[in-house]
Amino acid sequence: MTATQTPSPGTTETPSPGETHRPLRADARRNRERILESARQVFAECGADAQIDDVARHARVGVGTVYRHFPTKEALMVELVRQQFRLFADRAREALEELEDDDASFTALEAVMRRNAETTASDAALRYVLTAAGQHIWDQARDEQQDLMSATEELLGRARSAGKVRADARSSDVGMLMCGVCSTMGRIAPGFDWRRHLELAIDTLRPR
Amino acid sequence: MTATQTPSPGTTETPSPGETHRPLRADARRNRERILESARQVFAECGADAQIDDVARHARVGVGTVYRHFPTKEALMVELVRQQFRLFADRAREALEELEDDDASFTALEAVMRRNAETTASDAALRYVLTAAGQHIWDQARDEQQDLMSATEELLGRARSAGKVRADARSSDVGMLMCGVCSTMGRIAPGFDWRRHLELAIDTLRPR
Amino acid sequence: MTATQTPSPGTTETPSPGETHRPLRADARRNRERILESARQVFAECGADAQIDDVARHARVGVGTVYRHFPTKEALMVELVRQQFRLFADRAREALEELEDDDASFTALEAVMRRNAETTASDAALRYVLTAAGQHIWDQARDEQQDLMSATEELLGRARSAGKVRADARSSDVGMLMCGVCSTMGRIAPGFDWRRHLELAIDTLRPR
Amino acid sequence: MTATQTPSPGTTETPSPGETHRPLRADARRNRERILESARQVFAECGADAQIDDVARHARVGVGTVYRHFPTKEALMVELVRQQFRLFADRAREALEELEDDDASFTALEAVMRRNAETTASDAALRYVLTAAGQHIWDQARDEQQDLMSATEELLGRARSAGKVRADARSSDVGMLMCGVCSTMGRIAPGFDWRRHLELAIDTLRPR
DNA sequence: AATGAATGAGGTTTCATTCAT
DNA sequence: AATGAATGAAACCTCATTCAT
Repeated sequence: MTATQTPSPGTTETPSPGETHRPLRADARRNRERILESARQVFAECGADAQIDDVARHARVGVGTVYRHFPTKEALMVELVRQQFRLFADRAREALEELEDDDASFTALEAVMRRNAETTASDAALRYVLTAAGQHIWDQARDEQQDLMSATEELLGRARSAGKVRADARSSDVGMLMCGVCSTMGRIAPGFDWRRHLELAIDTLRPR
Repeated sequence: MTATQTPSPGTTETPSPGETHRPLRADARRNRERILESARQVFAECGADAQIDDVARHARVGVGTVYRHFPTKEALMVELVRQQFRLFADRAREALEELEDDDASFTALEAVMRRNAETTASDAALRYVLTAAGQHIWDQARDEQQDLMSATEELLGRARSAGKVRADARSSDVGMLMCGVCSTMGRIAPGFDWRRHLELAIDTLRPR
Repeated sequence: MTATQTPSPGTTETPSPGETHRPLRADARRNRERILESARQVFAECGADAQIDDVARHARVGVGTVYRHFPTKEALMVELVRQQFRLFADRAREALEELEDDDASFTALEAVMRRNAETTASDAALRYVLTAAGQHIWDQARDEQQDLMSATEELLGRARSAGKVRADARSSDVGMLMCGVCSTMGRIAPGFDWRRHLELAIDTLRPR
Repeated sequence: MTATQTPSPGTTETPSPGETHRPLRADARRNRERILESARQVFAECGADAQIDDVARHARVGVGTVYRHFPTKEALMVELVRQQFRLFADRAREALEELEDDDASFTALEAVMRRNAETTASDAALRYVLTAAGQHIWDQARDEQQDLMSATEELLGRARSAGKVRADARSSDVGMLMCGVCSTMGRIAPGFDWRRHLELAIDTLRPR
């Protein structure tokens, strides 16, 4: 289930290949989308204790339909995480494609980080899965993570060779730092401000 | 449905002077400690969805006893977190007292950060609260947070005047960074390593 | 914590036209009936402290099903009361329809009172809710009460104009007297006999 | 436990004789009174589901003390009811003693009924017992009931021989009617008014 | 393929009663 | 004799999942 498959990045709709998936009927696919979208909203509102029934109701679909598409509540959350990682990977690759000059690579990385942070900030569901979701959920999104990592690594490599990041920076550092930033997003405490946290994180990556 | 009850035992160490707390009977106090300790262990094992029954069993106490001391599961977690914050604040103050020379202040801060991180790494309950799902609980430990913050601020001030930290460093930065580090503690992902994350965080605070 | 749910199935017979009640699926309706019937029996046996679990078991239904139909134990009891008031109102109206002559009106009222008393006597659950159930349960059956009252009032009006009842008799008197009679039904004490009490009550209504 | 003992009417303080009761120590007796009084008040406020803890708190006594005096919650309620019945019997006998002329006997009965009704109206505990749910408790106050009945019978006999009540009136009728009146005391419903109910009941006893 | 009713294990909490202090 | 902390069975209710329609 891990290494063999080409992770077909960015194709949100195409469900993880490798298994025989006769393409979904048009309405089924539409339902799938609706469910995912609803899940995102409902989790955003209710956090962990969102109920499948709520998701179903929000998607105007019976619970059974949700379960037809996602055998488990967890599976649904996993898919949410995967989608997000795919999106982030896409952004990284996009940045890479548009990158004309290694000197701009760090700026590009920064931009991606900022954009991803904004996305996360406005999506409580995402924040929830990134910070609170159990490890087992992360584990099931390993492929997407790796894809994201390697896209990031590439960007980082370019920056490194241009001397724009600290020499020991790794893509996993970017991941950890971003996780950290996201973890302070909901927090209300005097002085807490995730945008500042983000700037600190970006700063951390800079060469000394 | 009836009336007030459970006089909210409050903090063990500092018996919050606002309310009349006749000191707990010796055995009650012992039980309270046992419950708290058990809670910490059980939550560490099972995460947030540990059950009160398990806590009670682990403490060799009836469920009712747990509820006599903590009217709610949440209340129990809140107390756990408060204790932890108090511990952290104590450490900061301790460091402050032992500090002989402003030049050592950053080293002292570092040491405190490392120690706190280790503590958190082995306390899943605390980690949970630092999570999106734990928002609610975090909010109820405001006083302890502020206390921690101000202790940190003092330490930071000393370091700042000795030029050992970046000039714009604030205690809330330390808080955010530490939250960030802790948020990666549970994560198993290629390259993820909270100790490295911690070093990055400490680095971030250094003057450039 | 989440959102609305359980669309409050409402009255079985008269699907209270205010809300959109798509009629229950055949099996659901059957279950609903079964639950209500079981509740009646279980409450009859155990009085107030009948447990929902028992009702469910008696109806050969999962607890969840009971709660799907009645969001609360109280709601279940309320429905029981409502049903009964509806039955009584129906009887009053029936009597009214069959009434050919105002002179027979008091006899008709008497008959209804006797019939209702017999019904209550043989239904401990009903007795329980009529006498012991908290006011808030009664409150939620206000509509049915009023309906019953007005049906009674009509019957009483006819009797009044025929001079067959005391001039100051009101339908609420009938209600109070009947409640009184029912309250002595379970009582075991020398000389206590609800049928005699009922005769006294009927007598009370007679013109002097 | 039933017939042998002379029910020592009116002596509220002296606990049911027949068993060896070394007289309570002065403070114990005081406590007993306080508990009983508190129970009355607490039950009045919270109905049957008042908690022993509340009673204890109200009496400024530990729960243990309550249990020392009354082995069971039920036992406490039973005693409450007994006291009440004793009080009612006392009133009847008092009326009897003060009665100078048989012609005044019905007026005296009326007065007793009114007074008892008022008392009951402000005693939810007693009312609870008159309810289907209180059957159990009622049964344990048989002796006091009988005493009350016979006192009532005497009063009624005088009235009967003076032709002031309906010829077939029995003391159990008075009991049933009073139970009936009391059963409407808690009820709030349009037109319900126990004082009117009481007048109807008194009327019922009048000769036609 | 979709629906939503049914399921029931399992969770939190309450409270009459016991028992150590 | 008094206290109130401890007990734990049992109550109510939830919600992920299954299954008949």
